[in-house]
Amino acid sequence: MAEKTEAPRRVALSRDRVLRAAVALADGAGIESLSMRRLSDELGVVPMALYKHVANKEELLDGMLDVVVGEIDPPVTGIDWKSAVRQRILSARQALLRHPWASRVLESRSNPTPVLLDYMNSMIGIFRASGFSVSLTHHLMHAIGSRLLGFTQELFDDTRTAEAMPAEVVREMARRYPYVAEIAGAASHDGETVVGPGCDDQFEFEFSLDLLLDGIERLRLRESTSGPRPVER
Amino acid sequence: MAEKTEAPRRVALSRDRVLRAAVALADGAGIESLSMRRLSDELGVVPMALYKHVANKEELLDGMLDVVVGEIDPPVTGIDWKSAVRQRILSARQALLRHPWASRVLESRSNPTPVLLDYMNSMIGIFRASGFSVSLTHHLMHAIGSRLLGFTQELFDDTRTAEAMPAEVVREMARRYPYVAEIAGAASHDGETVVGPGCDDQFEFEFSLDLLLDGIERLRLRESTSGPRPVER
DNA sequence: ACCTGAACACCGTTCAAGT
DNA sequence: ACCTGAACACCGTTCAAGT
Repeated sequence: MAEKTEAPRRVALSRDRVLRAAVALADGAGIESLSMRRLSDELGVVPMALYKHVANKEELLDGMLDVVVGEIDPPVTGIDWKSAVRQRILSARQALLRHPWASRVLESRSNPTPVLLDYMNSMIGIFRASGFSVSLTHHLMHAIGSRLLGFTQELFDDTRTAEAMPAEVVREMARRYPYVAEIAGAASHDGETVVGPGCDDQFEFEFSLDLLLDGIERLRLRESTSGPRPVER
Repeated sequence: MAEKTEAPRRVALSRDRVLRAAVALADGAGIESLSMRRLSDELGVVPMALYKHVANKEELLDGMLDVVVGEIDPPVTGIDWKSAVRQRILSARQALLRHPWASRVLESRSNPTPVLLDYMNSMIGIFRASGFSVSLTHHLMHAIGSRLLGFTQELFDDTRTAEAMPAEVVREMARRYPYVAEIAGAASHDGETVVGPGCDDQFEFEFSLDLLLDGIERLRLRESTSGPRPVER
């Protein structure tokens, strides 16, 4: 008898294929569209089939993040710590930009996967190998925070805020929140309201990153020219 | 006839009462337990009754955040910008610590509420009133990022990671991720693995905040002693 | 032993029927 | 005009029945 022609002959499922399909689905349709049921549809299998390759949805999300972290370039060796850290973080940022859902999912995780631990470990290693003390390195890791993985938590998206708003609303906004409007690039003069272009995210990211790295460099110089700070713990 | 005694005589619902109950529920049972249905149960009303006070769940979450932001102290006036910013951010941190779900919910919001815009506006105002240029202030706001509201996105929680783990697992972790273990306070010597205390979050927060504020101060001094930087946009 | 359809215990929200 | 029970269109996951 003829087989069903709808799904002509499916390649056997595998954890890898499940994860790839999940990443593709989240990239294309958005993370809110990623459900076990929808994903199984996409793969032409019954929902329960997924549970042979991932224990539950949490593990699926962990696996998806591992795919993204896997796209980050390995650290360049033989250069100064600042360049090495900077380059790697900017590479991480590229990976995160390719998968806009990843930063939000990352934030929702409770325990790091081995892949993420490897990434953190090699990042910390750059500092330690350059002579940073354990405790200073610890503090730095907290200070760099989510930037380590190439993203910053923006409190709100100021790039496209004003675009879709009627001029009247923009004017009212500028009146109630003059400083916000100024920063957002909405210059108000002669009663006329002009909405400037959204800001350059890449520039802002590098500005902030360099502000931190410069501060860190200063701390390292201080640490290496004097004893440990009294504040050490 | 006797009334039902289960819910003796409910106070009329109001937006305020709905929001307070939602905050209390999220505080007590966790944000994952907050559903429209569960919340209506808690208030002794039918789920649909909530929809007269909030348009949908998104608006409920926005309202809950407004409650939290409302707990942040107003800015202290008459002191230098650095102290003013520092104090306000530390006050925001206290509010966020009282409502552990708030930072995560905040990150999921797409558009800021008027209450949040007011907060941002007054924060920006501190910088502008102290002579920071519009563009430098813009960059700073990006650099301070989520710290403005008193939290940092921790990539993973290193305070309680090692506590619940069997000694064997800790030892294996220390072998595979030596730098991470070092930072996490797990010192390995003589084959013995000792797990140190979790780090002091308040110290780490202030360390990072001061690293940024010191960097910002240096930028301001540079800005005020020379013309605008070539990199301005 | 393996696979999976149906079911369970939930969601947020719509809507028509009831008062 | 107001209110709300039932329904809709979903979830993630369990489990027992089928092969």
